[in-house]
Formats: sequence, structure tokens, C-alpha cells
Amino acid sequence: MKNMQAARALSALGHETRLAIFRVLVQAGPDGMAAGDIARRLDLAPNALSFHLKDLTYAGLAVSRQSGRFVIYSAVFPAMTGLVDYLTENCCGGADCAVTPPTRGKLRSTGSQTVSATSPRRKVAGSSSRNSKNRSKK
Amino acid sequence: MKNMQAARALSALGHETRLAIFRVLVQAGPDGMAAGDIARRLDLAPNALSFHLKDLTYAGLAVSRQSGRFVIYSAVFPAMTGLVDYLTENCCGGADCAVTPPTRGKLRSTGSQTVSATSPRRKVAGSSSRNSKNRSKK
DNA sequence: TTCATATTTCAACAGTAATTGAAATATTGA
DNA sequence: TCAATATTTCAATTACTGTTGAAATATGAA
Repeated sequence: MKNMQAARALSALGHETRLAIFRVLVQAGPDGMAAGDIARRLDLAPNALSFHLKDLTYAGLAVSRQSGRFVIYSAVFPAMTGLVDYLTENCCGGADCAVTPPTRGKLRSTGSQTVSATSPRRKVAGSSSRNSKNRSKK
Repeated sequence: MKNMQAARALSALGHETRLAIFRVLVQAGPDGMAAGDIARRLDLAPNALSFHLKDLTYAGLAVSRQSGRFVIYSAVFPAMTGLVDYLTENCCGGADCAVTPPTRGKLRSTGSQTVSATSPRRKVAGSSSRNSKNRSKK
């Protein structure tokens, strides 16, 4: 997942209302849920809901399909999976991110334990690289 | 992790510059990195960097400590872990979210294969709570 | 066709976030 | 103390986001 794409998804979810909408869609499962039902469930004005759904759709987190006079929205699960993977791979310290208390999992550390699918990297602080010039922006 | 807290963290990371800053902090590891080094690394104006670091700090994703005349920032790993857990538990369809093809990680599936450092948990959608009336907002 | 339901679009407005340059503050070293 | 470096704060401006109410569009039912 590209940085920009990740930022877009994170930004879309970084709003309480949209996060709530997305959670409802996740709960609804692959069958999705009609816009009106979502609106009722969250007590949102239909136009406000539409506004946020557009955002989630643009971010690739939701899709819609028409069904009679209803528009059914559903969560795009691979997008969320991709986002979680992105965060795990790029934004976690190393070994144990995303694992938290292995409580139940007791990932019996057979030999090369802590493989962690996660960060193999670790460029470390170092740096103070004198590079420059390219004021990146969106 | 509460919804509001998650939304705040997601929102903080939902900006390309801040996402880049956070990634640099993650790479820097627990020792952190001086603000100036981050600024040079990403070619950001110092005041712009300060602005975004404040945001990340407010979201609980970064902390700072003074060291001589430098201010060292570092990523708050548990916050990211918590966020990934939140997404895995609340925003993933079910079973296989966050696992995806273990491709890269070559986590040699010794017995309890597919441990994948990632999602051990899995509360799944469930929940619901038929509540209503409360036009929530930020 | 006409009506009712479902959803989106539009426009105005309010509010918040981001960018910039300049100035302020703090710490170290001469 | 003075100068240099490091970082933050401030203020002005611009850009973007979210909210609201009203209107438009679309589908199905009477």
C-alpha cells in the first residue's frame, strides 16, 4: 500500500462519524447495508451520511451498489486489511507491534521466534543526513 | 481503545507529512530523534514540523524530551499497537483480517503457523447495541 | 401519471487545519 | 555576555472540511 493511499484511508477513518459508519458497514458484513438504514442506525441526516459515504468510497474503504430504490453500501475488507498491514509493516517498532500480550496465542517461539512478519528493517535514528531540497508536499 | 481516541490517532496519521514524520520516528526507534534531524530528513520547515509534531503528540503517538538544546521526539509504540488492535477488533470483517498472504514474512509455519505477529485477537464484528438518538459529534 | 420513499447534489456558511514568514525563547559554546 | 544553534510560538493567510436546509434525481407503488 502506498503512503498516499494509506494517508487517505487513515484520514477518512479519522473522523468519528465516518469511523462509526465504517464500523456499521463492517458489522453488516459483505451484504452491506442500505444508506437509509445506516442513517437511522447512527441518527444522521441523509445528506450528511451521503457526504461521509462519498469520502469512505473515495478512500476505497466502501463500495455501493444500487438495489431497487436503495443504495447498498458495504465495507471493502481488503482495504482495511491492507491498511492494517501497512501500519504493521511501516509504523510499528519491530518485533512485537500488533501482538500485544500474546496471552492466548502463546506463539511458542520455535527457534527463530519473533519473526513477526513485521519490521525486518530498522534504519535506526542515525541520520542527521544533510540531504535536502525537495520540500515534498501532498 | 476508545473510538474517540482511535479517531484522533487516525486523523493525526491521516496526513502525508505527519505519516512520514511518524514513520521516521518509528525507524528511529525508542531512542527517538531530534526535531532538527527530522526536519532535515524530511526537508520540512522547522515551524511546520513543530506544528505537526504537536499534533502527533496530542494524539498520543509521540512524546518529546529535552536533551541539551535538542528536543528528542520518539514514537509511542503502545499507541500504535493499540490502534492496530482497535482496527483489527472493530473494523475487520472477521477471521482473516490483518493476516493476508504471509508471503513476505516467511514465518516458517512451525506448528501453529500463520502466527504472523499481526492479528492474534479477533473479537469480530458482533457488538451492535441498538442504541439511538444522539447525533454524536466530535 | 402521480405520489411517496430513498438518496444525492447544491449552495451557503461556519469551523478547523495547514502554510508561511517573522519573532520569541532557550541552551550551549566562545 | 554575546553569538550561534535549536525549537516553538505567533499572526496572517489560504485552503479545506463539515453542517445545514432546500432542491434535484431516481425508483417503485398506487
